[in-house]
Amino acid sequence: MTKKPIKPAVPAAASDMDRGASAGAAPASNRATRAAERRAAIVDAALEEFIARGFAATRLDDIAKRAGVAKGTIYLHFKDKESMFEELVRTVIVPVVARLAALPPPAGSVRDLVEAFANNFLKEVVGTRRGDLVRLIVAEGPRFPSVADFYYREVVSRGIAAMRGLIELGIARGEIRQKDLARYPQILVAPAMIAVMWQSLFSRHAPLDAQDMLRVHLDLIFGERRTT
Amino acid sequence: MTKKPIKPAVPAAASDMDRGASAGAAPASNRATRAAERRAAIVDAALEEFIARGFAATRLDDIAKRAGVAKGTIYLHFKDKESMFEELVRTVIVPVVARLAALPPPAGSVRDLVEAFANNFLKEVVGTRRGDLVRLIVAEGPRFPSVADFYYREVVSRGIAAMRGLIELGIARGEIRQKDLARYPQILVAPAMIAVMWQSLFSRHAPLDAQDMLRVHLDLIFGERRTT
DNA sequence: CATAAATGACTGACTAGTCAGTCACAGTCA
DNA sequence: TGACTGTGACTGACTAGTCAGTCATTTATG
Repeated sequence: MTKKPIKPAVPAAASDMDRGASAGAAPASNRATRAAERRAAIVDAALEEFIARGFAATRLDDIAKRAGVAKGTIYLHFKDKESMFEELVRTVIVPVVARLAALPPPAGSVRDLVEAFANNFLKEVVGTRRGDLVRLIVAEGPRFPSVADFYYREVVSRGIAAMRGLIELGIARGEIRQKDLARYPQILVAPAMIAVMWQSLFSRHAPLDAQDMLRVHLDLIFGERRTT
Repeated sequence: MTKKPIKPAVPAAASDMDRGASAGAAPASNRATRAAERRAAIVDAALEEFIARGFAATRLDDIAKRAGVAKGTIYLHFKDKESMFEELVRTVIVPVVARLAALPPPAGSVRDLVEAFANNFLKEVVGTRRGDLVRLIVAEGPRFPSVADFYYREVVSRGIAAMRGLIELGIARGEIRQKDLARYPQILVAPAMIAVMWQSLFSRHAPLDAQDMLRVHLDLIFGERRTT
């Protein structure tokens, strides 16, 4: 989670202080670079704190301390705690979605495609900070409709659509028997979500081999795999 | 705002949860009874507030107001906010588990059993206050290890064990082909959990027919059902 | 009437958000 | 090149407000 935006990121950001500057004219300006680094540090720190404590219980002072920044600095980058949380979610999710959306290499069987997807998800999300972010969204979603909306629009609806496409392809190719599955791609994804939650909540009680579980689930959908 | 609450102004509120006692008829003269009613009112109110706002953002004043009680009264029943939350979860979950644990009438096919279970879950949990409670536990679990522990011990591990038993029976009877499924009963339950989350988070974006989805999922596990 | 239950004003700890002041740095000039 | 200066990023002490928990007082009960 340590990335360095080369340019003064300041993405959408909707509103808040826009400060005449912007206009990325100044090339390689030491000043702008430092500002971007600071912003990134704040985002990282905030993510960590929000995941650990939830929105309401997180103190801006702690975020500032963790980011190695004074509290006032946070307000140079974000309007207030709420919009910081909202922007944070966007900032973290957008690149992940972008990466996933740019993946699908249309080769091999549908099962292989789905399996590749699952493995990717396993490695990139389950048991990582990003998995905790999903739990955070589930937790705070009802109190942050804009976050829930964003997440639905950018992640859920797209993911569902993509999975539906894959399922329909699988049906067409005869890899999947159960035709109704295309109506509920959620079923395909459900165990992966459970794995995410399980890791945050119960892994210390009963560790879960998510990879193996997903394999079993895919066997269920595609039929048992012949011995490799 | 200067009134004398001679009676519990907001008595039952919306409690359809458990605790069948107190139908709101008898004025309850017995001292112990009234105390119990108060406690129940506080529990109901607290549940409502915690679900709506999360632990940290919930104000004791609001709980008191909703319960038709002064704030001090809360402290006659609970040590502090934290232990109130913990006890609350226990209080609400225990009777549900008890009821479910006392159900299984071992008759009919395994599929019928599971289906009965699913329908029960659908009616009693998905889209109800109890479903929101599950989301609340997912949300606050990491910050309340004792709650997560309790939930794992009383609900998750038992549920998993029960499902595993059912799956093994299904395998033995030839209703279920996929033998590995017994290793991951989570897969059987996953869509139901997804349904719970979906209702809280996305139902206004895209309503989900949970019943139909679960049917499709069971078809996947048991094979398509012959037309009834 | 004695005692238990209930109340709600109050306190003290805590925190989101502010803003006057500091100072590092880019730009300018000699 | 080195000294000078205006800018604005950054700071952190401070304000105003919030809320968990207390307790002296009032009310109900047996």
